[in-house]
Amino acid sequence: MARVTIQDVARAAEVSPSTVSNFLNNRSERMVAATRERIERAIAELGYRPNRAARQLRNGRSQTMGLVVPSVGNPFWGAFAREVEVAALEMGCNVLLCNSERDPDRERRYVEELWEDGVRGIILCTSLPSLEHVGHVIKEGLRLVTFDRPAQPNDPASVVSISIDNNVGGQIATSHLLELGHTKIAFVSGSIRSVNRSARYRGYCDALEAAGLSPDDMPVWAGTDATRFGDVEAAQVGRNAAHELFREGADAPTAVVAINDMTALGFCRGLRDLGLEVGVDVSVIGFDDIILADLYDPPLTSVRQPISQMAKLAVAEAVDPGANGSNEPGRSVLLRPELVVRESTQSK
Amino acid sequence: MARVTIQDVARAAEVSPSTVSNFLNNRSERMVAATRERIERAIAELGYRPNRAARQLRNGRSQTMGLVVPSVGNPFWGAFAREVEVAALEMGCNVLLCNSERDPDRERRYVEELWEDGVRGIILCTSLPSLEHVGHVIKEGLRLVTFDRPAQPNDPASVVSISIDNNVGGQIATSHLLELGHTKIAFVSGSIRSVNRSARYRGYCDALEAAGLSPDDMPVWAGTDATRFGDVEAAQVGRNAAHELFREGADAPTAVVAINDMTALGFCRGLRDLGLEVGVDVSVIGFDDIILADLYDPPLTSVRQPISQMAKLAVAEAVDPGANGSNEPGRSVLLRPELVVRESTQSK
DNA sequence: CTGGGTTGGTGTAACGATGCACTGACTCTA
DNA sequence: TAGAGTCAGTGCATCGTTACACCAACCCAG
Repeated sequence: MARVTIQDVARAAEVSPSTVSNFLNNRSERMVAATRERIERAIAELGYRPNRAARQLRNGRSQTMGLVVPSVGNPFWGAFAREVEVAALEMGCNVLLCNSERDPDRERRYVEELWEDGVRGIILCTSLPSLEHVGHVIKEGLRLVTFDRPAQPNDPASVVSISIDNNVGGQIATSHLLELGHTKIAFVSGSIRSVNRSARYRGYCDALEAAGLSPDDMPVWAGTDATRFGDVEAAQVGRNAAHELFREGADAPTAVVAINDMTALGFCRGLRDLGLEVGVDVSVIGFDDIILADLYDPPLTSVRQPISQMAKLAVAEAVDPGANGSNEPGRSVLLRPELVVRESTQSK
Repeated sequence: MARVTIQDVARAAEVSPSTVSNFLNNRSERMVAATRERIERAIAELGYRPNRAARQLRNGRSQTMGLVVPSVGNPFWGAFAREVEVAALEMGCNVLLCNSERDPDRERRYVEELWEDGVRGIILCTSLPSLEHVGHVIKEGLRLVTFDRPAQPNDPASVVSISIDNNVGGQIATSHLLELGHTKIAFVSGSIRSVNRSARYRGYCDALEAAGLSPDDMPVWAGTDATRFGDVEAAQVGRNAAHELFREGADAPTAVVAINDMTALGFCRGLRDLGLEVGVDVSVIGFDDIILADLYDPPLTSVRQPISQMAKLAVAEAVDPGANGSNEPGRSVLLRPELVVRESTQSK
């Protein structure tokens, strides 16, 4: 390897290592221009790059942040991870990516490992109602940002949450279907009890009630506990749901709100299995507006999350809290989702 | 933070730090059982975890490996990244994930950074014909594994390549369409000159010629250099291609081989824009067999890559070369792709 | 009962960067 | 010109772990 160290630079520039270190750490006001130039030249000539391990050992923290998503195999999380990387790069930070598969134990292990690895902060994409599984790490000083999970009453005070307003999202989706004349609207999700699932469901109920309909009359499909599907298999949830809701003799809906686009696409696939036509026979709306929503046949109506903006916010909080202007901790940012109407929803 | 160090453990176990270190590094044969147990107990009681930065500073390398993909926003790469993580975890390794967006300069910067970060090895998903942009790092000792890019004549000797046989893949896809009776078969890809694009195209030509047809008579769409699309926008390439190939007066094909599934799905979308029906009016086949291929309407015929197996192989080479039995470097592994027939391809 | 070998450890100097406390040389001001 | 103050830069201990070189105690053959 023959690493170039700060000592080599110091020797080449005829100064002490301390001075080079001062230069590297933006304390160059404390030296004359000529010295600064000598150091700059030496660094360039030798191709010096600071050793991160040494820096981290000294400083305690590294220039890396952690990102824990359910699974990058799911296009929504893949797209989000990409946005996070872009934002982190702008702040001079690397991203360590982990897939939790929504397993609380894996979430905990990853968060612990990342913390021990000396990351600056962690964006945790979880939907667990409680954060107690990572509570001890937060107590030790970890900057945790939750994404896709609004703040909950029992959260540790320092946690920042970035999320869309899922309640509003649920309402937007449902209202759209109501406006198209649907009155039998199903709600389809996986079996995992998640914060945002609850909120979207509540929004769905609110919209129905506002229209004078009772949620109790609606078919709600929430998978079975026996078979837990991960995010990659979200589509399978939707497909199964379609088969169930439209089996013979069932009280079939004319429209469906799916918990996310993958589930929605799976539901569409399920409808097709049964010879039903999406949009014509049954309207389907999803969440997230993944890239495939627009590609699908028919293109899928969806509730869009502004992931680029959310990623920027989340990264800023994770690596440098307070950079957003306000530096009170424990903030919960709820962004407004946006309805994107395509052809999978049509008037009844 | 109040870190527990190896010194604390040593004190608690009434041994020297060296002995604890020996224990931690599997040199426990050199100590009596009672000592071993005291150390084990002390570690457990204090909740000691070794400091990675210090270890890395001492040893030079860390327990992390790098993965550079074009973009996790593309479902194929997302799925692959997930498989890599699973495989790495089994080997006790973390994964540092980067998106190159197929930009050679970003590839180089990431590889350099990862190397300086002390990763054990890197899986680089590139399709550039030459590896000279990262050649200097390889010379310094980096273990590089390329994925989705078979070995090229000028590659440094130590590089290992894991890939499917794209030539065979191109043949399989094309033969399938020929068997269905198609004789006007287009080839659609982006404009990026890549190794596997060439190989797939060659396979396509080979299959046509074997059937007595001339590739010169076929419409080949390779985007325009003016607009370079990344992997996320692969779908846009396909959509544009459909619009072009089926514009009025064009010599339209009855079947299409697309360079990958995202492009294929985009192509399907383009056909739909034009009022054409996938499978019925035009048969479409893609590559990769991403999860959405099966979900699409109609389900997409595709050439599957065994990504799970490939990920395992690649990780093994990156973190512990020679673990696969053979320890000669510079190997090129070509796996056989598999045709998955669905409804997007039908007889003419 | 000496001398060589084995067993079960320990002391210590790194790895590379950092930042506090310090100094020597100047420059003012009174 | 003494004394204080600034400027530009340096020395050194430190972060936690590792591995080499070393050592003390014991055993046994000759």
